Formats: sequence, structure tokens, C-alpha cells
Amino acid sequence: MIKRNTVQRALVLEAVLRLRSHPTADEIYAEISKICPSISRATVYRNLQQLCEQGEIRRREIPGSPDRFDHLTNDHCHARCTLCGKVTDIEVEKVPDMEALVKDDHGFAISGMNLIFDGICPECRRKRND
Amino acid sequence: MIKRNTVQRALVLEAVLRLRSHPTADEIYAEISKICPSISRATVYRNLQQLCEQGEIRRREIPGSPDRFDHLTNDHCHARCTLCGKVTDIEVEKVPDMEALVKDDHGFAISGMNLIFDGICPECRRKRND
DNA sequence: TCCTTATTGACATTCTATATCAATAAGGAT
DNA sequence: ATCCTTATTGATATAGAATGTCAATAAGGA
Repeated sequence: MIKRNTVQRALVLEAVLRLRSHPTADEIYAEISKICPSISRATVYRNLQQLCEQGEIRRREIPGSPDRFDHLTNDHCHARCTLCGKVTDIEVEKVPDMEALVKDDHGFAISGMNLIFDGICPECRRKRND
Repeated sequence: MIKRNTVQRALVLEAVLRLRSHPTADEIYAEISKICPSISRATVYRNLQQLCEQGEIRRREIPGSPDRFDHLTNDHCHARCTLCGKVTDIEVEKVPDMEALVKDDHGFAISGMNLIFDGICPECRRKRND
């Protein structure tokens, strides 16, 4: 299965790289629609999936909310605003090797972990205090 | 809004307490249907939601799979099998106070965190080696 | 026993994501 | 430059989880 370079895939990648805001598939679709109104939502989903498989971007699965897509592909933590859903990178002093701390994995062969902080983002805190 | 004790809510709570397997709403519905075939799926969802609000059980949001419900309401880690989706409690030596390690929260008021390990459960490992 | 209204059951709807499939176009071969 | 194969697209249907709607029911206090 040889991959072909399509304008649609280029637009999807460009949008994720330019937005840098952990956009959802729908936000990416809306962004691309401005320039290319004929693009299909399915094409956006497909190309996001493909770009993730190629390692060009990374899918961040957020419990209880739609997946978001990250231009950064390294491991790092995120915080999700429980009010508006916004996702932000969180810098942690020194992420402990959690897997090494596991006392009883009940036979699980652990391959990775997913750490997301919950909180309220600066904008929502400001709105709340009005 | 005074709460009323209904047989349906009692059945939902009983199922979660008895199963002790982080069941999904649908698994709970299937379990109750054996005894009470007339129960509605919506009633199961509603009562799970209500029992969570009352703090009797806890919702565990699993990225990419349906929510699961826990008879244990304390904070602890979970592992999800990436093959069959099963969720198991994971005992950690000493869960580090991750929030204390946050170097730059970008203005977020952090209120909690969600830590889930990914891996392959014992049963799926066995099947794989056949 | 009556009355108020929380709750139920049935169904529709929303939302996220993927599957299907004929039409299109990428890009190597000629 | 033209042809050909097939990866990819756009449109639409479908799946799956969860919530919303609303008339009918039943909990539980008066």
C-alpha cells in the first residue's frame, strides 16, 4: 500500500501544526473548511488517523471528551479544563517512572500510561469571578 | 428534589457492588435484565449517574472505551487491556503526589488527575501465546 | 386513601467516530 | 504527454455511548 500525497492530507497536517492548540477533529475540519469548503469530515478523520500512524502527529484521548490532536509527539502531561474542555500542556518537574512503582500489576503486561490532570483553565476562572 | 427509593435504583447499586469488575453500563443492564427484564437501559444510565452524584459508586472514564463503574470510591490507579478492554485495579507502591510535581500549570487550578495504564491482561497474553 | 411529583420505560436525538462505495486523482509505467 | 492501477476522496450510512423528551407509573408524605 503505497501512500500518495494529497492536498487534503497536507491541509490536515498543516492545520494541526499551525493551530498548536490540541484541536479536536471537528475544530480541524472547521479550520480547513474556511480554505477548502468541499473537504469531507470523513477525510479529515481518515487523515488524522493516518498521520498518527505515521507518527507525524499524536492522538490524545481525553476521557469523556472527543480525541484531540497534538503537533508534539513526545510524552508529556496534559490538563483538561472541566468547564470548557480546553487541553493544555503541563510541565512536570520530573515525571516519575510510574510503571516502576507498580506493586501488583495483576499479570498485566504494561505498555504505557495515560495521565491527564483535571482543573479549571485561566479563562474559566476569570469568568467565574465576574 | 426529594429522592425516592426505587427497586430499579436498588438493583443497579446491588449489581455494581456484587459484580466488582468495573462493569460498563451495558454489562450492568445485561445483568439486571436477567432478574428484571422490563428495566429500561435509560433507567440504568440515569441511576448510575445518580449513584455517582451521591458518592455511592464512582465513574471511571476510560479513554476510547465506554465508562465503567466502580464499587470502590477511593482514588486508585487502573489498567486497561488494549485488546479486550478489561479494566483492573492496579496497586502502586506509593502514588506520587503528581500535583506537587507540576512545574508550570499555565494558570490551571488543578483539582484532580486521571491515571490509566495501558497493557495486555493475563487472559489475552495467554491467548496470544497459543 | 389521596395527591404530588420523582421516576420509569419507550423512543428519539446527539455526538464521536468509523464503514461503505462509486467517483476521482496521484503518480509510476508506457 | 497518455494510459492504468489503485489509493484516496466525498457523500452517506452505520455503530456505539450516552442523554433528552414525555406520557404513564409509583413512592411516600399528608
